This record gives sequence, structure tokens and C-alpha cells, in this order.
Amino acid sequence: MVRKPTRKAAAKPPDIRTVAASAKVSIATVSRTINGSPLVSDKLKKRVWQAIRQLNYFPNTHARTLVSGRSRLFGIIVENITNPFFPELIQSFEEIAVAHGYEILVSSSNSDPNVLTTCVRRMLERKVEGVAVMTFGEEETVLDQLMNRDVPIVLAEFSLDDPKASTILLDYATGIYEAVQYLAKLGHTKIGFLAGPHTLHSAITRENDFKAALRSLGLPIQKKWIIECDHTLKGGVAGFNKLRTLDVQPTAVVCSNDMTAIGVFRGAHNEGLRVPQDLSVIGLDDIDFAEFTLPPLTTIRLSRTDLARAAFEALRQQAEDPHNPKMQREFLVSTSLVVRGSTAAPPASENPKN
Amino acid sequence: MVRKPTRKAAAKPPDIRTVAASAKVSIATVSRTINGSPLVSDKLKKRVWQAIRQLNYFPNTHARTLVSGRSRLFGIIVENITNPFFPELIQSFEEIAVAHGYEILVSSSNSDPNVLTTCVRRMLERKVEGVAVMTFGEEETVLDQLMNRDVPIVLAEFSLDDPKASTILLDYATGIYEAVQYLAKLGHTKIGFLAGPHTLHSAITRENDFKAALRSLGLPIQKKWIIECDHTLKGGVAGFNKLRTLDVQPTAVVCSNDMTAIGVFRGAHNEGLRVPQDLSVIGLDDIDFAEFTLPPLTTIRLSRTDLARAAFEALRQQAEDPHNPKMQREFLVSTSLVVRGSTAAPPASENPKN
DNA sequence: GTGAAAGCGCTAACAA
DNA sequence: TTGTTAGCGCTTTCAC
Repeated sequence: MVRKPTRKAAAKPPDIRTVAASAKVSIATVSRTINGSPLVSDKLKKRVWQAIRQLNYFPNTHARTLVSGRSRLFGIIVENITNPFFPELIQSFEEIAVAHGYEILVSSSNSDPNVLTTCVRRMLERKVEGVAVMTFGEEETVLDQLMNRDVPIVLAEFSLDDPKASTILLDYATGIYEAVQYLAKLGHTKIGFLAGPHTLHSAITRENDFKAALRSLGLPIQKKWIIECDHTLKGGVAGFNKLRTLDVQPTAVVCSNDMTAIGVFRGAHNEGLRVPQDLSVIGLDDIDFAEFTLPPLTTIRLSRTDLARAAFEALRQQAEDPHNPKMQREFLVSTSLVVRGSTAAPPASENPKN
Repeated sequence: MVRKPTRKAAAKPPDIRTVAASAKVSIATVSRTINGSPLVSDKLKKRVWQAIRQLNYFPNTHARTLVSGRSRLFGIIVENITNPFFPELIQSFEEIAVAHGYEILVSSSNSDPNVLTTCVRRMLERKVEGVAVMTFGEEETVLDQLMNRDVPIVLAEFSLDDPKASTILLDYATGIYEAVQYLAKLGHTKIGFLAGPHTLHSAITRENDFKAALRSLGLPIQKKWIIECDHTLKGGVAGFNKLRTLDVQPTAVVCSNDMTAIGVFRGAHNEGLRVPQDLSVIGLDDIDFAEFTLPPLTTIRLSRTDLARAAFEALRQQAEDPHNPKMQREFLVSTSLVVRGSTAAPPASENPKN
């Protein structure tokens, strides 16, 4: 047997038959070896691995998927990959997935239902074994699509009465309460809220949790101080500007996410207001940047790692042991206040007794 | 024909045979219709599409790939998905890819050669038709892997003498020259540079371009003012602190990327230095955040959209028309200065004549 | 333990 | 124009 020159070998990657021939075994044995079947003798196993290494062979995922029905692919759909919260989430999710031998397909919906529909469709075509829908409240569009195909899904803070669906409950209330309580202790009584877009469930939940916190602390809820923004930097600036048009203005604002809060920094700066001396600002998410803003952002941390872990675990259970009656179908991720430099007592000119 | 109840239908997704039966044609006709072959009569075409819609059918990508040899998958490997530059790049790349009927596989190497190797391996297993290696200078590890498999690749600022490789040349020099020139006009003569890690080619290129700019403007090159950082926020703070230990300190710094520059903001603030009054700072990348820092960051823009477009185009040509002799193998992406608020004349105490 | 052979769902060559 | 059929590379019965 004369070995083909390297150049030629590159033309067509080795397949399972090449390996079998080279190791002088059947393709079944090669397949078994690769998949760690216990029914292969050590002798053959060794020969096969040697051939594999020598040929630099690896299996074709598509063929594998086609015949086994398992793609070892999970999809993750995020709301907006441009918000640093999401890359951080994806990063964690990918790490965990790869560590377990899964691959991920990423899509960013950009809050556009049409884009979302296409994303899901593409994932379905690739035969994903599960989808993590991390859009935080825009999932209606895709639910039917996914459910009809019997694909396991995991949703953030959105429960679904379906055996294939798992839920990650996000306990915003705790963190938001801590934040409001902290501001109250500092002496603030006039606290505003820059909400996320009302098309997002999570935004509404956060807003409600904020109101509830105010209520249980005996603080007034001023409708005018609650402004709908869009979770972007620009939106934060705009929201702040709206706040400035009011006769009576809050001395502190809690924001529905960090991007909004950082936008407020800019808005305040434009108006010559100092954070935190003139205005206290609290964000939500605790993106990596939060530590590096000027001043460093006080914020409510929502752990990406915890979220990613829960999402992966939910999908893994569904994929690998779908009929286990004691499968965990609900996961909880909590939030907590991280105090940094964007909060202080209200300006002295403010009379704390209203 | 009695329709199966929905519950049952969900058990197994329809395949091409189901559609063929339902439309009363052969599976070949279904395949042709889906793939837009001109050899199908309008009558049959209509019947097929109707059946497809009715069954909510779509083709199995794995089967398709297996037989056609085309996966319509591109890989993109970035250095660090946590640096906002990269999500923005991925976003553009994905949009373009999807618009052309391609899917993307994303991986973040985190500057770890082992991770990189696994990424590539996984992509190869999935039979990607091309890989965009956007690691900016850590590509050696993967080159052989990729080249041995004859997979088209596109590299940022790294030329390869291989018919399957394309290059995107990044013209940092122009933008960096503009930046230095601008600082010089402002009256700065003592200009430092916070470099990226020297394991990255691009970091070295940027540093050299900086030195060249200094030279051609007749400004002194002080080795002490050039400090190696790591392109992260933390690294920027650390780099700034090193600068502060020097006897003679620069009045302006150009940074190898925006993250470093934002880190410098923090470092300066810690030391009670005001930007830009006491220190001018210029970044590179122009990430979305740059507009929203305090002060807004003057920076050298490197367009993610241009980069993504070039990368996709390079791969598309390789995938769809690999033997075209006039295929474009080199692409150029330029940079330019964006003046915002982090630059000003040097402090009055500084004597411009040195 | 090991191998032969039957498909997984699709495309493409070939017939009709 | 349409249909029939041979695989794509692999896993998985089923015999041996």
C-alpha cells in the first residue's frame, strides 16, 4: 500500500470507512469505539484509536444526527446581543454546554417578532434539542412554533403548562426591595423608576416589584415618576430628560436595567446634575461595566452564571431524561443589591419630611 | 382521509415523503420545489407548497447537508465576547449571513489556545463552509487545523499564502495618525500609549502605527510612556497606574482599544485627575458605549459593519465560487478619528516647548 | 465481541 | 416535466 501524498489526502476528509479499513475492522466497531461502547475488545479499541489519530478523523455530526435523532444542539435566543448583559449570559451558557458536549446556536431577536419567528424556524431546521428563550417577555410569538414541534424550551419568568416547558423564576422583588429600602434609609422619599418597555413582561414585573417595595416601606407612589424607557443607553437619557420636565422631581431613581442607568448618568451630566450628590441612581443587572462607570454604579445584581446554569440544566434534563417524573421544572434565580458609588443621601435642600 | 388529532401529529415531524404523499407527487418533485428548480410545473408547484404549508413542513438541514455536501454554515471565532466590540461584530455578521441564507456558529476563544482548538474542531465536525477568525492575531494555533481540512478562512490583518485564505487588512495607521496629529495640534507633546497584549499581532501593529505617527510628526517616542495592557477595563486602570509612577508623565494617552481607555477614566478619577483637563484620552474601536462615557470618549472608529461585511463576503465567495480566478482575496477596512469630549489642550502648567 | 446490512431525510443522476 | 433510485456518513439492530 502506497500512502497518498498529504496534498491529496486533504481533498476528502477521512470517513468511518477509511478508519475501518486502516484499522482492519468493520465500521460498526469504529462506531462503537468512538461512542465508548463497552462491547469492544481492548485490542481492537487500541487499533481503532490509533487509526483515528493517524488519519486525524472525526465523525460527521450531520450523519450522526440524522441517524441517531440527537443533534446535541441547544438554541439560545436573547433579546439584544448589544446589551452587555446578554453576551455575558451567552458566554456562560456556551461554556457549560460545551463542557457537557453540546453545541449552541445563538440568535438575537432585537425585539422583532418576525426576526424571532425566523430564528426559531432556523433552529428547528437544525433540529435543536431545546431552546432557551431569554427574551424576558416577548415569547408569545415563538411558543406555538416551538410547542408544536415538541421541542423542550426554558423560559425566563414565564410559566407554561406544558410537559416540555421549564421556567426560570427571577426573584426581582428581593433585590428591588433592598434597593428601595437602602434609598429610604439614606433619607430619600421621592424615588422614581425608569421602566423597561411595556412589551416586556419582565419590565412590567420589575415595575410592579418597585411599586410594591415603595408601598411596603410606606413611601408615596408618584405615577409621574415612573417613566417607560427601552432598556438602552439612549432611552435612559430620554427618560431622565422627561423626569426633568416635572415640577417636583425625585431625588433618586431606580432603573429597570444598567443600560438605562448609565444613560441617566449622561442625562444628569448634561444638565449639570451630579451623581450621587444631586441624584442617586440604581441600576439592575450588574453588567461588567457597572463597576467601571463614573461613579461606579450601585445596582441590583442578576447573576448571568446562575441564569445560564439553570437554563442549561433545564434543557439537559428535558433532552436526556424527558420522562423522568421528578424532573425539575422550575428554577429560581435571585437578585441582590450591590452598593457602589452612585447612591448617597438626598441634597440638603430637600426636606425629608416632604 | 381522517386527519390525525394535533397531539398525534406532533409526535413525528413531517418529512419529505409525507409532503409528497399529501401532494400526490414524488419526493423528487417536492425537493425540486423547495429548492426552486425551474423544472416543476406551476400546477404541481402549487400543490406542493400547499401541502408544505398545511403540514407545516420544513426540510431537515442535516439530511440536506449530508447529501449535498453544503452546510450553509459559517463559523466566527472572536477573541472575547465580553468586549462589546465583538457582540457588535457578531450581530452584523449574523444579520448579513441570515439574509443570505447562512447560519452562523459563534465561538469565543478567550485568548486560550486550547479553547481555540476545540472551537475549530467543533466547527469542523459541523462541516462549516468557512471560518472567520476574528481573534486579531492569535490564529497560529488554528491555521493548520483549518488548512488541513481545506476549509476557507478569512483572517483579520494576517495574510496567508493559501488559495483558501482571505485577508482583511485593517488600516489602523490612518486613524492613529489622525489621533496623534489631533493631539499635537491641541498642543500635546508628551503622548503615551497603552498597548494591547503583545501576544496579539493587532496590538503590536497598533503600537507600531502609533510610534510611526509620533515619528512623522516629529514628536519624541518615550519607551516609558508605552505600556502593555490587556485590552480590558481592569487592564486600563492598571496601565494608567503604571504611568503615574513615572517622573515625567504624558499629558495625553492613546489606548489600543476603548475598554482600556474607559479603564483609564477610572484610574484618572481615582487619582483626582480630570479628563480631559488634566489628561486627554483617546480610545480605539468606537464601541456603542463610547458615546455614553463621562466624558464621551474621543476614539478611533473601526467599523464593525465594514468588518463583518468583508468577512462574510470573503467566505461567501470561497464557498460559492471557489475557483473563480478573480475572486477578491484582500479586503480593506479603514479607521478614522471621532472627536468627542475626552481630549483637550494640555494643562496650562505644561510648557509646550518642553 | 464482531460484522453485515438496514435505514435516518434528503439531493442529484438517470430514466421515462 | 416527472419519477425512480442510489447514496451522503453514520448508528443500530440483528445475526454470527
